[in-house]
Amino acid sequence: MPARATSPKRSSSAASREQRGGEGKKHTGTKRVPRAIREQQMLDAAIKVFSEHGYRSSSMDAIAKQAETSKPMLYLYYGSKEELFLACVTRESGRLIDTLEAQIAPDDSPRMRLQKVISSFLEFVESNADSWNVVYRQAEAEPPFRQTVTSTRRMFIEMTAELLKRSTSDTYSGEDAELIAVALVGAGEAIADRVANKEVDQHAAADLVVQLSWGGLAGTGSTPLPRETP
Amino acid sequence: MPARATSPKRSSSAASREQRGGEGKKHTGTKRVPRAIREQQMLDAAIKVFSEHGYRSSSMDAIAKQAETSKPMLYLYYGSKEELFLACVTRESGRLIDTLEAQIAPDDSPRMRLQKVISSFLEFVESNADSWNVVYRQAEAEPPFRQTVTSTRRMFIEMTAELLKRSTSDTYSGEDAELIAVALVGAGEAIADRVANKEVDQHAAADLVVQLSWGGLAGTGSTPLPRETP
DNA sequence: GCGATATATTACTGGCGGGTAAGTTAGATC
DNA sequence: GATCTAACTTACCCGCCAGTAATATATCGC
Repeated sequence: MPARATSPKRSSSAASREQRGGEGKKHTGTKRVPRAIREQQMLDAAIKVFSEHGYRSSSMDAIAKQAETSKPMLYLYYGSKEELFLACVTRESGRLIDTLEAQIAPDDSPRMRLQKVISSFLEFVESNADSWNVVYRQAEAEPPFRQTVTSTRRMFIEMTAELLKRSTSDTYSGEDAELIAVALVGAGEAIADRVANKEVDQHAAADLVVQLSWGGLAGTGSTPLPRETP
Repeated sequence: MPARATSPKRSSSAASREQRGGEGKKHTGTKRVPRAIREQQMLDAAIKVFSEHGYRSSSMDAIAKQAETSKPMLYLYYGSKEELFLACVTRESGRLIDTLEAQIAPDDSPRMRLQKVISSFLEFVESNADSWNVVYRQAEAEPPFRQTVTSTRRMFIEMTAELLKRSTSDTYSGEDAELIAVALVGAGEAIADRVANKEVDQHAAADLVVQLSWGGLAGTGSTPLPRETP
């Protein structure tokens, strides 16, 4: 019963070549692809599948198939499912951060920075909806990766808070700035979700978020609208 | 090999009672609990386990154990893992909505409504962190339930947008109101995450969100702070 | 007391899917 | 064109877990 050594073992060329003679495009041997390239294909595939089915519901077989390769290759290059997922998160959040950093010039005004960051962020999300979904929404729900998301987000919040403090000097305490930053980043993420789903136009959304943030900041201390209307 | 009928089959009282004689609290027979109560215990347990490990990583055995019952009972009452999860989401989002609705009085001013809704919302999240996590964060990442979360959120957004439109008459178009509502709800959810993790005080957070929303609304058209500071 | 029924349990199965062993071949290098 | 390695595959193993008999017994209505 132990099916030891049941492998085909036909004598190489002759027989198999005959069988495939008239089949057209089906290349004879396996297409070989250098590791560096295959690795990227694998990440692309993984992101797509993870985004569609979620981490736990995505099988390595499905990812391998999507990447047009086989499971053992996935394991050879990435070691485990968890590491593969982590590699996705790392690559994509790196790409996002690079994109954002490339936009801001050191002597931009705070408002200009805000504007640039927000619009390039939404642009990234629009054209990389799967990345966004995996890096943020999937990773967040999966306990092993929660920490990663949390700390990435914390970085964004820190950046935002810094921007707030610098632009409004001492309108509010540092603690308030932190909390407002949490809210702003949350608002941005919510908008991002809509943008990723193509439910709103990214440019309109960007404008609105900028205005809202700026107005929100301004309005925190004073209230230009009727306080009560009973 | 087929271990048919290996069940204990001891003759009821005598023998077993002797064995358990000196063991203290271990009740002899199985504690029976009426269905209505057991069902709630099961949901409580499920929410806790789901929140901790995520949907796919939570086993029905683990949930049964947490509920101090057995797997077949879970299946008897809820049919499948998916239905169990859905029951969690339904019960908890119902509880949340009830809580919010109970707060607002029909003749409250818009601002008062906003304030009440936000603070009772954050209060709910603070004392039901697991519910929040399951209903929103877990469900969102799991494709079969994504729709549910989306539509619940859409309802909140609709409510908020309505509030905006009514309170600010025609400061901006309906479409803008919708988008702003998306942002506000997102901000609220982000703050809620922090509150659920006990990283910020719910009352401080509530105050700030109210102020920020109100200020943000007010500031959308006019900008009371320096536009540029180069 | 005596069914009828609702509550309960133990022990199983069937398959899915992460991970791997063992073997194959394309193509670079000399 | 022999050799060596990196790219590749098939076929398997095994543990976990959703879901299910098969069976037991507490308790309610009478």
